[in-house]
Amino acid sequence: MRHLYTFSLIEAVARSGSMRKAAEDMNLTASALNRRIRRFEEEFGTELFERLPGGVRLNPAGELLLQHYRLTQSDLAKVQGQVADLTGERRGHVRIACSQALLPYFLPQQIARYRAEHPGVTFTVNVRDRTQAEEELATYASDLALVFEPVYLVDFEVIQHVPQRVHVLMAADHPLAHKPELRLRDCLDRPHVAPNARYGVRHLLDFAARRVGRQLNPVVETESFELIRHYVLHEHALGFQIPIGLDASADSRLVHRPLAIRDLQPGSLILGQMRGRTLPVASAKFALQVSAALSTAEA
Amino acid sequence: MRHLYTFSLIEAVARSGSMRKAAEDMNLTASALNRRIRRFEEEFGTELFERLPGGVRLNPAGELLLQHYRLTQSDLAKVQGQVADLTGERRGHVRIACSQALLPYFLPQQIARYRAEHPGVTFTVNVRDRTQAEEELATYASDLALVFEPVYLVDFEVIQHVPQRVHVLMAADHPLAHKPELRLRDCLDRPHVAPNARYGVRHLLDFAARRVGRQLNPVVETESFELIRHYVLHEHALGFQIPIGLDASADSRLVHRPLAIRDLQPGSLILGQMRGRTLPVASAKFALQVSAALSTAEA
DNA sequence: ATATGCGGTGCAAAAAATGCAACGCCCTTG
DNA sequence: CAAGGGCGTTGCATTTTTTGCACCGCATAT
Repeated sequence: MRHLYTFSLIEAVARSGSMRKAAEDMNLTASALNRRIRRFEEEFGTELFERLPGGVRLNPAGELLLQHYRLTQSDLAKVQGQVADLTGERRGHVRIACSQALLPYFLPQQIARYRAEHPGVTFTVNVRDRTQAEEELATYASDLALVFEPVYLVDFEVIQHVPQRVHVLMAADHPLAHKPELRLRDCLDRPHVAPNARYGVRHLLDFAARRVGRQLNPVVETESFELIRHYVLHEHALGFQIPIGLDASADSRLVHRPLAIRDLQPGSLILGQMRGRTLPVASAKFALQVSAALSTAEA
Repeated sequence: MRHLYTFSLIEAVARSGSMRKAAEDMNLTASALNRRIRRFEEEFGTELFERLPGGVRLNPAGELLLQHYRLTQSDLAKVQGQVADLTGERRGHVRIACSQALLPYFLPQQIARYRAEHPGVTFTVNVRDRTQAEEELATYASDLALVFEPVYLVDFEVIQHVPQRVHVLMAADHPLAHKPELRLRDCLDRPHVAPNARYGVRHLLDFAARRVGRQLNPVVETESFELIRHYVLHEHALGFQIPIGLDASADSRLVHRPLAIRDLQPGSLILGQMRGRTLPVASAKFALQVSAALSTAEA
């Protein structure tokens, strides 16, 4: 939208910390960009940037204004969605921040199902840990967040939450594979692979281990759930994952078993949005579908 | 703000129902305005107006967009307030929709008191009945509403409410002036002056009268509370008003006595804002002050 | 029919935004 | 300590956008 062009320039400058860099990113001259911003500052009544040697940085007024821009942008998207809705086109774009566990099965399936009914709706899916996901919502960079064990709940409005037990992942021929559920101590005694501390699964595991005076000693620590899934096939190690990220039928060489509830309480997989925000139609409808799907997918 | 210029034009066209009239109002040519709007519609993807012979009218998409404009505008004002606040200027503008009863004493006093501390803050006060006041909030035309017995409470968030008994107003030498409180039947039996049905006081009176199988028969019905106050001095009639609109010391020829509670329950004087909205600093602070003042002004 | 009002368009003039080159500044680097 | 490179900023000519004016087609009112 043309009338927000100046704002987008301001955002670009804020992002790159330099007018010249931002100018290049936005395909115009530094001088043009500079003057747009100076003119806006004059009209607005305050400078938006601290000019330091070597670049610029947003000052508090600039931060505030950028926040306004994001609200405006998001509200405009909402209106466009509503308009498309009443023209019968049902266009729209849904932006989701989610945990890795949702990537292999759940989200692709949900998105495909939604798009089958509404081909005009497109999606952006970003992988964010539980801290970042909430920032995304607060800056209107995402409409929805689907995360496991979120950290701060300010500005975060829960749409739906489902308990998820932590499952242990192993090769089908692993010695523990025949047990219907596993004890935490069995896992800690054996080589295991774990996500790093930014992830909810790890957080729950650390907490549970500490409670029994033990601690995790992963042979491999990673931020990639995919790596975990594949690694356990090589070393006969144990991995950890929530069931929504697993599919029994996917790979017959891989099995997963829940951890005993008395060792580790189920965590919460939470679908949420920015508190108080009215979502664009497409996002709201998709949230409804996901919410329904989640409620029938407890584990 | 320049980047909202097109929106302001759209609003002007919507208001006047004609491009040519709007063009004149906004001091440009009909052609220029027309093209601005056509270009915006193209960029936005939908027409905003129904073109009828004899003029134009907003279509639903236009309504939606205008709503976005108002939100944007109001949020920008909020940001400007915050910025002014952190530059130490403490500027701002507060827009209030209120009942007539607040005009003579309460609001002037509150505004003066606030401005004594914050001379940079200016005010707009509009008199609106209880229905209109809520519309004002919904369209962001006002920040605060201070009304007696509001009708619909959707989109209306109550900040503070104080019970207000209905008082009877009469000349000091009126036969009933010596009683500490009056009965409704005494009033109905004598000539009385009342506000029309749009006002909360009248609504309460009608309700109370119907409950005892009677009805009001005002010798003068008016929308002006001021007229009522002055009229009772001339005919020895009875008027009705809530105490916040009265001041014992103001005019010694005038006295007021409460109606018996068993005849008429106190109504609610309510300070409210648009549900979910974050007010500009000045408005929020003023609301706080008014809220405190109200809570010590029950009757 | 004729006249009047409406929204919309072609075209030239006016206004605004842009690119280019250069300036002054500060920090880094030889 | 001087040179160099990066930064934001400014003057000026150029390009792009916006505006005003005259005019069109059209529907209603007279």
